[in-house]
Amino acid sequence: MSDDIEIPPRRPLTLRDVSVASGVSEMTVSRVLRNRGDVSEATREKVLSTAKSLGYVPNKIAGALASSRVNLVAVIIPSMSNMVFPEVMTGISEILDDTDLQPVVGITNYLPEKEEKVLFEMLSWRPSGVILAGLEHSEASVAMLKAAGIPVVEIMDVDGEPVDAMVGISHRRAGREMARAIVKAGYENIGFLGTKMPLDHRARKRFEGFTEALAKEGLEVMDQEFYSGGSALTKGREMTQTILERSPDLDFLYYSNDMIGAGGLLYCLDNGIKVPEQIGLAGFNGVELLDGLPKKLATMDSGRQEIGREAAKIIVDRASGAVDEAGQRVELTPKLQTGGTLRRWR
Amino acid sequence: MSDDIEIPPRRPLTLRDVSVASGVSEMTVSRVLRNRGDVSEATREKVLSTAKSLGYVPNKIAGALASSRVNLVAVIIPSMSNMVFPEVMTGISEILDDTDLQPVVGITNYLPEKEEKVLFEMLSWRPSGVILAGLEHSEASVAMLKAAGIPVVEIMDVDGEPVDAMVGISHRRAGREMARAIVKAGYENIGFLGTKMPLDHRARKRFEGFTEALAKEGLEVMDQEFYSGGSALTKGREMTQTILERSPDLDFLYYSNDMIGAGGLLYCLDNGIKVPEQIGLAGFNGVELLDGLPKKLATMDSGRQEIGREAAKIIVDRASGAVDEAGQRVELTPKLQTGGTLRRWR
DNA sequence: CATTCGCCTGTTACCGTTAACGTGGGTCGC
DNA sequence: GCGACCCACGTTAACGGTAACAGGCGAATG
Repeated sequence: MSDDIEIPPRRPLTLRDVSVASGVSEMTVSRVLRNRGDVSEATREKVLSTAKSLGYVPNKIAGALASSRVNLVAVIIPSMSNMVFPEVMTGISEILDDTDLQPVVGITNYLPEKEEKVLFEMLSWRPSGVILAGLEHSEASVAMLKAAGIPVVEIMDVDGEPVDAMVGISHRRAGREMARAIVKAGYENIGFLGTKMPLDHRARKRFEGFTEALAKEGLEVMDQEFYSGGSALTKGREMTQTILERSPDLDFLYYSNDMIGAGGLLYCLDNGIKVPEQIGLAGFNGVELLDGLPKKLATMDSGRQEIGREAAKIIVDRASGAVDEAGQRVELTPKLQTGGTLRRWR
Repeated sequence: MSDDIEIPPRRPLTLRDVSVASGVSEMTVSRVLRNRGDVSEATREKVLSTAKSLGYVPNKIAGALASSRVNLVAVIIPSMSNMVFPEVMTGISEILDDTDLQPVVGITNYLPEKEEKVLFEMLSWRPSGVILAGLEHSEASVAMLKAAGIPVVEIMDVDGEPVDAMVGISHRRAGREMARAIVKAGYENIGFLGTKMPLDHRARKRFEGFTEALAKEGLEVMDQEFYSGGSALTKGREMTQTILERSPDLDFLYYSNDMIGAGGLLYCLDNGIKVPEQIGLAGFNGVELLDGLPKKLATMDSGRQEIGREAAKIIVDRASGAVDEAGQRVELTPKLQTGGTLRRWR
């Protein structure tokens, strides 16, 4: 059947179409649609209504080229399945929603080469700013960021030197504080369970801070166990079983994230291991998702939404021209949540 | 200190800069960088090396305007915290990674007006295709989609009429099948727990299919409980407690998603309720995240990654021009997973 | 009443890249 | 030795908007 009534325009509509249909110049249409400059109420309404009835959708590509203004903020993160990053995104969106800026997400899978590729791709759209996770990037990535001439905010971590601005927590400090809390609670035989990823710099820094603080107390990590891939909850169970069978003396398990920690918690409960008396547990991140487990896991809130908000604010301020100087630094304080898996005192 | 050695170019580099630096025309540089047309090996290398040393990043905005080709695929989904959608994204990325297409995500928060806004925003970048969740959209949205003249794939659901192509499962059927499985297992006093969202059409359709199939067996839903917001695990616990206190006779609870189902499971286990003997439980989605709970929740796998993959394939085929016709329809079959919370036979 | 001013609208010149076509010089065939 | 042809590269004109400037016109001013 080729007798459709509406002939869908082969060529998408342009300003010209709207201008012809409403009897004014393209420039005036442009002004109306962007709410810029003076236009009489009469023509404004006329233009608006014809634009709407035509179903005109402006071409941002042309607009961006002409004005060299792009309302996009590149957000580059390692993964979307970690829950941490969706929460960061929430914080970012919260701030950007009140502006005309828009986040565009790129995923690196924790791979520096992928990061470089994604960054290149993003920068080629000439965004108004970049938010990216972590402080360690390939040389080429750093060069691109510097050359881009736009605000760059590195997030999550503050243990290092940023290209421009940074917002995050000190993971070394988070590790240290957790170690102190554990020691203070009287645990002595401490095991560590984490990801195998050598490229997870933040987990590494936490671990470094952790061992450092333990060392100050004359303690050290007695056993370790690593994993990669798979369902984190299941992995947590399995690793916990493995490490406890190998080192039955352990009285505390420090997990590099809450998901595997929760798996460990479930394992202990299933096997009649008393938490936190017999064995204490702690994770990292403070993901809300896990509220509702039989016991609340001790953890350290990394303030993900807050990080997202602060980073977005910096971009907004700089992109709007309200703030001129670069290199903002915001360090948030990770908050210890004792939960129910860390005993209060010995 | 203002004696930096490199003077960061105030104006970002253009093809012209590269062309001047390498002594060929802009056109030749363009050809080299896009691997298009004939260029001698010698000049190719020369151009490539100067482009690299200059740190040139092409301007896709100008490129897209000139070629009217944009390698972006708009993906519009309700939320990122539902786990379902990150998994769909994974499927999409898997396919697009092998092409030069790139996904760009927009979030609607289940709000039709927001969807309309996001869609408008996305279309103004003239993407090569659109993937969006659900079959119900505002009139204006549908109009925009039709007028855009690009492939559109509506995903998740097949109970309705798509604008163009669609990929998903029948939620009515999923509800019916779950109802039959429950009845077959001998449960009779069935409760339903779900979200309050009137705009979650897919949950609604599942519920409709569910009650319809129950009705055929002469049964009906005895009690219902709804929630909104908050940590799903916790909500699942609370709702389960509430509904069981109100209707102690219930012997089966059907949850509209796995997260609240898991909360319910944990509640039952904590309170010595025998699952699946005393009370049976089932959720929906089959999220891997929850493997590792004390018992595996009965659920129905909605094949999220598969949906993402199929949708992306349609876009790729159409955008590449390999396939010409529109209106593809792919219905996937939800797979029942009995888990450990649905007894096998009475 | 002429002048000035402000409001509204139009004109012109790009923005940085690519499509389409043009061209010089070398190779080949006869 | 000359036309045909191809390869490698250059030239020109868009692509669809916006910035910046240039009026026209009516009202206010002196």
